Amino acid sequence: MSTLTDREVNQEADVKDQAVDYKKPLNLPQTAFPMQANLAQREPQMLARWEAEKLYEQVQAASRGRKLYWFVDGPPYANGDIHLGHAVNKTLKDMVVKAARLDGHDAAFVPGWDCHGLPIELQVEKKHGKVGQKLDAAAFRAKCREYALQQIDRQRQDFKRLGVLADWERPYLTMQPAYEAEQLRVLARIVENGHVVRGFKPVHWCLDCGSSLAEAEVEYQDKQSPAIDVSFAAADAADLSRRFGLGDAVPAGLVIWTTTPWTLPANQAISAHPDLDYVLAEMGPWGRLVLAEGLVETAAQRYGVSPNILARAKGAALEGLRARHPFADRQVPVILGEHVTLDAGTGLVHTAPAHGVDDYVVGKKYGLAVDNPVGADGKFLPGTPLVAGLHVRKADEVIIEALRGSGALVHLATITHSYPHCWRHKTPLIFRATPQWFVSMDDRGLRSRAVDEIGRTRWIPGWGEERIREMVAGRPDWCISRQRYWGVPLAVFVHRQAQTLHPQTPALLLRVAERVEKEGLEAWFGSSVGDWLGGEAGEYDKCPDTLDVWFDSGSAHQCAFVSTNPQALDADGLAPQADMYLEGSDQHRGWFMSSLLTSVAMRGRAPYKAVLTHGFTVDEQGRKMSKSLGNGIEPQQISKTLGADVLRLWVAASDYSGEITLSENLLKRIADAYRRIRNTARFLLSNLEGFDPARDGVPVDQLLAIDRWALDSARRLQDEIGLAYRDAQFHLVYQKLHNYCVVDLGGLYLDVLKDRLYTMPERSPGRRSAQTAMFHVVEALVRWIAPILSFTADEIWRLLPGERSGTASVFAQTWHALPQSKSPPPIVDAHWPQLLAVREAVKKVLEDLRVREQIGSALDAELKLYAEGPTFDALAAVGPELRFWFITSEAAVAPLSQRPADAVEAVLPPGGTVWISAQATGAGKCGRCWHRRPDVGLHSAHPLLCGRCVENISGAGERRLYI
RNA sequence: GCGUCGGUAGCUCAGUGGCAGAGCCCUCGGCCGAUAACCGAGAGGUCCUUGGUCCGAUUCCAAGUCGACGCACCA
Repeated sequence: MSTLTDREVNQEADVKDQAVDYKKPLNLPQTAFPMQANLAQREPQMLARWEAEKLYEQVQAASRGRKLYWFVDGPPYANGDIHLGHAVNKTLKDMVVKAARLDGHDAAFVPGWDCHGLPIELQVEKKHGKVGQKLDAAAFRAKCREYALQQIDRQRQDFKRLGVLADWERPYLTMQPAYEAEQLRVLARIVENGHVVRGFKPVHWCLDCGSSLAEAEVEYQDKQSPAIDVSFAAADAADLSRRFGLGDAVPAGLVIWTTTPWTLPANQAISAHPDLDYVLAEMGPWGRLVLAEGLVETAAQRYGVSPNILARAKGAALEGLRARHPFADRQVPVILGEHVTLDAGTGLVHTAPAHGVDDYVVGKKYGLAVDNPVGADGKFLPGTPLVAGLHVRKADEVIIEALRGSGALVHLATITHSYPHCWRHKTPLIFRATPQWFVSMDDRGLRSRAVDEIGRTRWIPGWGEERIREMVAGRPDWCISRQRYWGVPLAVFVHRQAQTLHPQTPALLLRVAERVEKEGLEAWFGSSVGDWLGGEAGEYDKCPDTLDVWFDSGSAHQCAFVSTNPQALDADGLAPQADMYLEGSDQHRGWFMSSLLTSVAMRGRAPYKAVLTHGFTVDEQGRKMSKSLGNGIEPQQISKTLGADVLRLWVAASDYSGEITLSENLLKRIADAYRRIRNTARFLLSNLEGFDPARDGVPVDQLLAIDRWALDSARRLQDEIGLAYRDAQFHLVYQKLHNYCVVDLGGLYLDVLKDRLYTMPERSPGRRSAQTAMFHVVEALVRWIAPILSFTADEIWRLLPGERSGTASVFAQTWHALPQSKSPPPIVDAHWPQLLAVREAVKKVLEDLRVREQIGSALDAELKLYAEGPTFDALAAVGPELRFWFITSEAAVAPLSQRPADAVEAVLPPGGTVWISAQATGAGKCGRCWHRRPDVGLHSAHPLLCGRCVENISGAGERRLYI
């Protein structure tokens, strides 16, 4: 027989002890808080409860009187179910608002919906037909309203399910009469401030919408277009030659290049750059052509000829030269413009003021006609040469053929370039000059004022500032009129002859607002000019347009506040500046800009103090989530399986400043992290069963050293978490929180605490000390997680011990005041880094013993530590309680001089060195606390217990000071 | 084409002009009084690439590259 190893001996002893049940007198954890979260099932129940107890109202009532935090919810468009992007956005907002409450603010969350506009019209058209077919405009609008309401209900359900705590029963809707009316009042202020002007200029026009589009509704996509070089014959060959310094008068053509042949009917001029050099060149079969010198070579290559340059002239010298339009019966002048470049083409630019902004601008300078031959239906007007009655999309072909026939077509190619498209229809837009109403960027200094305000706003991340500043600096006037039905009317009267606004427009708008607020939009649409203007009616027309929907949502800073908080307006009837706007980064040119412009135009100030943006969701390969790729993960699906809290934790854990990655894999990881946090809370709760903080709480000065240390580190963490929340850096909150649960609590504090909690008498100061600290930790922790893990926080909150008012929700709380002692700690703060470092070193040595099968549990081991200096001092300070720190059965420290040769040396990161001697102990195992102690068996009444347990069971109880 | 931001372990993210960090994941082990839990150990990195400044660069600078986004082009 071989001798038994220490371990085998120990195991035999274990078997004997199992005969007696020592669990009873132990204080084992107990709680109603389940380990299994079952979020998918339980969250809906909790939601029902929140709704029944009117949680939002409760929280707001509890916050009343605190400093106001005014958050403006960017309204999602009321069409379609919410997708992951919506979920991320709304959840981030919820976290911001909840965190603001923790900081002691009265933070309202009034959700909003954007209800007017084309997409809803299109849906209704699909179902009920176009206006004028089966139903009139008023009935059409009623259907739109109905449709929007249905969509809102669906979206609202999904948002609620995410645990977003908001005033869901009283949202702001841009189609509420109160909102619509206030929007008209906003318009009145903007008109009053002189920003609204009429213009007849090219705007983005969608042939499918039959309407102008805002900048934000335009997206650029690649498109194939015919690229043609067209020769315009010089009307006076002698004049041309003279300008090039030549004597003869040979026919010549001026070559332009364009990718939109259909705009040629509107051609009014050829633009040249005044400072560029132009040449008159012999170009093979094409004869003499004029084009920019810098492009002669590439053009000649394109035409397959070798050029023979005859003469040169500056662009400026060509001004006023006349050329014959290739198919219309008119001559057009050469004009000068800075917009001409050598990037492509010929350096001579076909100029159609009705179809291009540059063209319009330069044309204005030369007094060219803004002659728009394209009707609202996309067909050329009668009388247009060559293409009258033809649709724009079919015109290219006809025109090219005609050019070819007349010999004006020098070259034809197909190019792929990026081209503006309608973001709804995904079809190519055209530029079309129509009479429209604009918010002028410069007439009254709106642009410069807006740029100033950008500088006064906090942009998170910071690069957003540069982005929006450039956009505002470069954007054209804002076209606010739309030729649609479903929208807030541009409720103004226009003078028939002068085409100017009625001089009383602001006052009239207020009157319209009054009526709209009471009777709805039909009060305007159903009215006649005479109803408003009486005797003047004959001189004015009612503007039939609606307002750009971006004007609707852009007015939310005022309208949302008014429709929910009318009593809190200032003396001028103005809403306070919002503390934050929070949307996806695409809104720089969308809502952030439209809000800025309306706010500055009406009151000279930005609508927000801070603007936070987040990126878009992508899959594991970094591809944008989209329906067409089929790589999307629906938030509804996640709620139904893993639970909304897991989704929320994912949102929190992601650094949203860039793209936000989601995959099944990732969710699994997050679910693991969730469980870890949940179990940590569970352990805390389960050891607080029966603990009444008022009765059992230990004053902070009397807490054991490690408990005071635990409170100190919790406070440090709380400071960090508070900072991270204030910066909306939720991913840092998550990391710190998770790390804390894993490392500080699970890996150290709670592990060490078990002995004291389980084995000391239930009401002993030592156990109560631990519970006091744990109580404060969980009180703090439940608040830390509340903005993120809202369901779980509420669940914990309801199980926390101690008296708390039955109505006060965790969401109405501010940070927990972690008690701080004024008396010096039992172990000086400087000792902890040493103790922690030694503990790490000891773990490695114990693992070594474990691998060699000397021990299993750390309680099978005994330690002897050798050190000097601060390391020795730290260890000696804990003295006889060291074994509880290391969770070994015995641990002692001795001066370095006594160190045996076989002790393991460990250099400590904070400085100092410790030598560790560890071995399996031969002592018997106490049946109760499982420590192996030489005094097990010495007590006749309790032969299986160690002295400490005997003391704890039948004596006064052991005393602990440190661990 | 221009601009902005970013590239650190398989993943999510910290961090720093001076030996590269955490957690998760993974592997191995322990415990069996947090048990569909808990504890420990280990493996895992050219800190995107190339130059430059510096005693020393993952960090600062420049160029490049990849990715995201924005702007422009769109005549």
